[in-house]
Amino acid sequence: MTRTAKRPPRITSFDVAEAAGVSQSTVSRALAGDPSISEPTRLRVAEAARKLNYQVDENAARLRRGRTGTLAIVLICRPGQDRKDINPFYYSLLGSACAAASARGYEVLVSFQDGPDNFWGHYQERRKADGLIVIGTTSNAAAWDYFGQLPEGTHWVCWGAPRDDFAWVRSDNLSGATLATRHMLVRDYTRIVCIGSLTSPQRQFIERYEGYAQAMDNAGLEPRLEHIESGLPREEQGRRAAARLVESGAAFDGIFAVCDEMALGALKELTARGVRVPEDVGVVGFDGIRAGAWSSPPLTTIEPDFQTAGTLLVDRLLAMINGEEGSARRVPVRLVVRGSTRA
Amino acid sequence: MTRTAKRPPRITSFDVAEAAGVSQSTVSRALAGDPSISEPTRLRVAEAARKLNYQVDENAARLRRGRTGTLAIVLICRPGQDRKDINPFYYSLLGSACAAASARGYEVLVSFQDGPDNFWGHYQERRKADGLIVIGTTSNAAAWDYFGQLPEGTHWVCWGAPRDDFAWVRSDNLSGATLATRHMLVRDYTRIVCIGSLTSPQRQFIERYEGYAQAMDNAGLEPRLEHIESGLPREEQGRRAAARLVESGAAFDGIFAVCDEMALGALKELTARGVRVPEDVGVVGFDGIRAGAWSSPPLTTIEPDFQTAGTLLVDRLLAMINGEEGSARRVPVRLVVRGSTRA
DNA sequence: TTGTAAGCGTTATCAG
DNA sequence: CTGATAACGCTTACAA
Repeated sequence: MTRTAKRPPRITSFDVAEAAGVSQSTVSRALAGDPSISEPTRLRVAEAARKLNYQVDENAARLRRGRTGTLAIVLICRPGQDRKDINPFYYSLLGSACAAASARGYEVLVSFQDGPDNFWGHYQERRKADGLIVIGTTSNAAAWDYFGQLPEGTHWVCWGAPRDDFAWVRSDNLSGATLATRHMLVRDYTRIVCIGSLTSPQRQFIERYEGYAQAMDNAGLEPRLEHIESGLPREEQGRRAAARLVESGAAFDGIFAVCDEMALGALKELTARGVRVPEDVGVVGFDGIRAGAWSSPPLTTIEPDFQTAGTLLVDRLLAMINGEEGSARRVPVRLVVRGSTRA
Repeated sequence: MTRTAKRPPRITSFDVAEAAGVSQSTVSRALAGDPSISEPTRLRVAEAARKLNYQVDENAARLRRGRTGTLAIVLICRPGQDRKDINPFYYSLLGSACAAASARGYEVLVSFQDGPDNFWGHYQERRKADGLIVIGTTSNAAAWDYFGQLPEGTHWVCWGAPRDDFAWVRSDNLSGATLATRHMLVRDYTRIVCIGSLTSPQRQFIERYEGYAQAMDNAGLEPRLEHIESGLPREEQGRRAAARLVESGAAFDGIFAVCDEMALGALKELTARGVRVPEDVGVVGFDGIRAGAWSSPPLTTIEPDFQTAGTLLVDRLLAMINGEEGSARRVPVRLVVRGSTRA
């Protein structure tokens, strides 16, 4: 029997006012912590509210205030992608951004978007949120185009966009890649190849290659790029690049892959071909995904500080909402040494 | 200079009414698809709305309607746990539930909660959401107590609770465990041990042990449980259980672990001790976490259908909200054969 | 088929 | 320090 559940009679600030023997507006002020309310009154109101189990209706409050106290987070996926196959990196980012928003007193609205019938960014116009954090795969060009064309006045920041003219936050890729490369150099790997791309829409990949190249230059060594084939899963790109590297017969003893999934693919391929890691070849990735801890050998990698990442995204957005200047947009990274480079 | 951004003048349904030459209520009805509105009028209104770039203010609408069209999802973490260390299983569940809610036309509010200063479930009283999905670690007893004590009338469903008297949805653990065990039996593993627990608050673990035990019984074999030590990370529990198993000297050729992280720990320990997987010993886990695909060898496992999981959670909650009977609460599972069992 | 008007439950302004 | 009173922008009886 489908019957609309009868709505329980709602307790309003009026009820609390009556119970506390004050006016309704006093209740509102007392509960909001308005300093003009005297301590005894505040206590009386608080007590009455507690007794009646009163809670403010946020919709009414937001309607009146004009602000929502809510941020929206949109996670862009590959079209048709199952939610379980989303790169855990983005989930970590999502979690950290949620935490940061909560810490700032904001509620968070989350949505996963992957195609034109899904794209939706009018959170502000509908008064659902005060601003928007867009994170996710660079590869979904249509999604980034969509968000780039939102009406002027839309407050939004992003992570992962293929363009630089949005308000972005990203890892300190240059330092990270340099760190990774130096780590290998110090461990006596000298013929280090970078698996990556200079033509990918992923700005990050380019920045990481540059960090690698700088570190090599500084050591008086020749940087070398093994280009990935586009349109394949990251793992497969890494695997094939490693295969080509081995087959080319060129001497190499180190691989710096511009992301962990490529590094894991390369690792598998090397092992399958009898190349010993870390003895014959060292491998370092970038991103710090969890799966790297489970590979064999576990993957040495560069990991961004996720907590800072979430905080920067949220703070940058809030600054934009309040018409202030945004500050830092680079997330610090650290080297996580595991088994794929020798001690 | 921190200046409150001047709010742009809002376009209301009144403006649209004026532009279309109709009354405000007609605009509301036309845009809401009320069948009593004539086609020409609807078109005129739609056109005016489009031109003015009008979007309804959801707060006003919700205030009037009394419903929010929003569901809250709370992800319970271990106290102090970094968001990047959350079991990806829960992230997958979160993603799937979000997708299901969207498909039903609901917006989703997400929050991560891990301790008493964080716990908050009064979404309905504050009119922030119509109901609540609580998912996450069984181990945070305080959290489950908190949600169990929410006021009557709170609509909520959960995944992971240590108790059976909540409205829950979970994997078909019995079938899954049976499936896993049969898979090993068919591959000529006969001395199969279960790594798990009968005393853990995790109901799931008990159900999985039972599925395993039934399959063994049916094959005329003796089930055997290697009990995990409580209070340790799952991986460590698996590792130690495997170590004890080897050291005990008892003959065994198969391990069914009640979750993937234990299975991965066991896998590492076996390999480290020179036990060959899958030749000497087969290993099967449960949950289908991504990292299982990267271990060496990759882990054979039982994976729940995440999409169905999300749908069941959402549908059960919506049924509760509408005062209907809930239906299915068991999520079907499938066997994913990878390298940790022989062909 | 459309218009009129009454709220929904707050917060903010303005007196006192 | 506190109390009236007007919005906030929509949906939905009730009338026409």
